[in-house]
Amino acid sequence: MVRWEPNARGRLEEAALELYLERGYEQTTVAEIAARAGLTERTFFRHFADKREVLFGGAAALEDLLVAAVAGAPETASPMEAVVSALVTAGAALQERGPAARRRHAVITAHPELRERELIKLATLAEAVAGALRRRGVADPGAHLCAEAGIAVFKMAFEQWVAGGGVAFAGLVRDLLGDLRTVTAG
Amino acid sequence: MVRWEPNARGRLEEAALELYLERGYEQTTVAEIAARAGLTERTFFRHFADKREVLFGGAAALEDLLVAAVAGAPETASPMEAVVSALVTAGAALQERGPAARRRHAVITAHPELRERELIKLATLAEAVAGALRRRGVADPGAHLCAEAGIAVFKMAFEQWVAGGGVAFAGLVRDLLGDLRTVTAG
DNA sequence: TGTCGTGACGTCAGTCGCTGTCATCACCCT
DNA sequence: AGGGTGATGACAGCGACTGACGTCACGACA
Repeated sequence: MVRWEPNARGRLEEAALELYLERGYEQTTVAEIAARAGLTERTFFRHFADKREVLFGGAAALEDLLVAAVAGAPETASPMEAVVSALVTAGAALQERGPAARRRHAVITAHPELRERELIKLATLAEAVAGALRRRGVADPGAHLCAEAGIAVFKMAFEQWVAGGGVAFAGLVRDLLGDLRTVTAG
Repeated sequence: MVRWEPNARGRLEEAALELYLERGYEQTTVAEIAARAGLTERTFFRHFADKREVLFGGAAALEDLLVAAVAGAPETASPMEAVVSALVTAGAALQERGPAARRRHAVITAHPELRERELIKLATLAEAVAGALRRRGVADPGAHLCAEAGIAVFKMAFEQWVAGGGVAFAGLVRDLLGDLRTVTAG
């Protein structure tokens, strides 16, 4: 007999997402999440820093993916091309987890506290991408701006992808990038 | 005899900023802020939704300023030109409150919870600017992108302005906009 | 001038997010 | 067999935040 069921962290993530969808974020208690996962409140806080973080377990993996894609872009690629290739790669990973990503996004957009957390995750992502660009030799005001613009495009493409039906993520990214070019040139 | 000293809200803002600088954000209690302002904890929460919001009282005014500037830009101005003129206007207002803005920024950058709040305020700003652009007849993917890019430039210009000595805000905005053009074109 | 509503504040009690501390016990290594 | 390790439970406690209710200066209005 095992003393504890495996994958406590995953069970907590799943229980939290379910409860946030059922009753809303503020109406659900950490103790309730833990109970549904067969654990205690104290154990929840050993796995996640706070009540919000339980929804953002995949952020680190996404960051690694983006950074690796930027670093792995061909040397001849311009900074923006490197970032776009990273966004397309991330989009492909997203398409696989379609339903989960949509449910998660529905909860987050409904609660300002969770939107805050998502925004700081995106800012961290942008900072990581900027670092990857600097490692490609891009100078600093440009690297930062390029990363910031890329993440903005990513965010908008994601929202359009969630809203629309089965649109291809890569196409949204390229369209938005074209619009961005047009707008900044004016 | 007056029953209460006037400007309770302002006293709370001042006391909070002082204490956050003296002891750090997490180490100061809402009860301590209220006590320094000669009030009770309960009254603090009547003026501000939470412990962070006390630092962001000026956000609404900044939003009004930006929206008015975008709306007031000449009809011949391109969307990006309208946004830039708004940023320059906001920068001028910022230059006047120099020391206060720097102290406030020092506290915010030192604490992730406050950075979260600042990011959502900036996102709200971007949404308001996008709305103002739409009212000028700019179509929606472009309006949103333009506002998003403008706020990103604003954020970076503000950071450079805080770090550097007495640099002119408007110059920073224009330089960054040039870099953004270069980077997105690539 | 008396009265009455209103708004800003105080007081109190309570919930919940989050933390520190210590005990427990299956598992692994030797 | 014995000891170390890591994940968990149990418990106490702090502080952020809320709801309900009482208090009192101030202004409107008769």
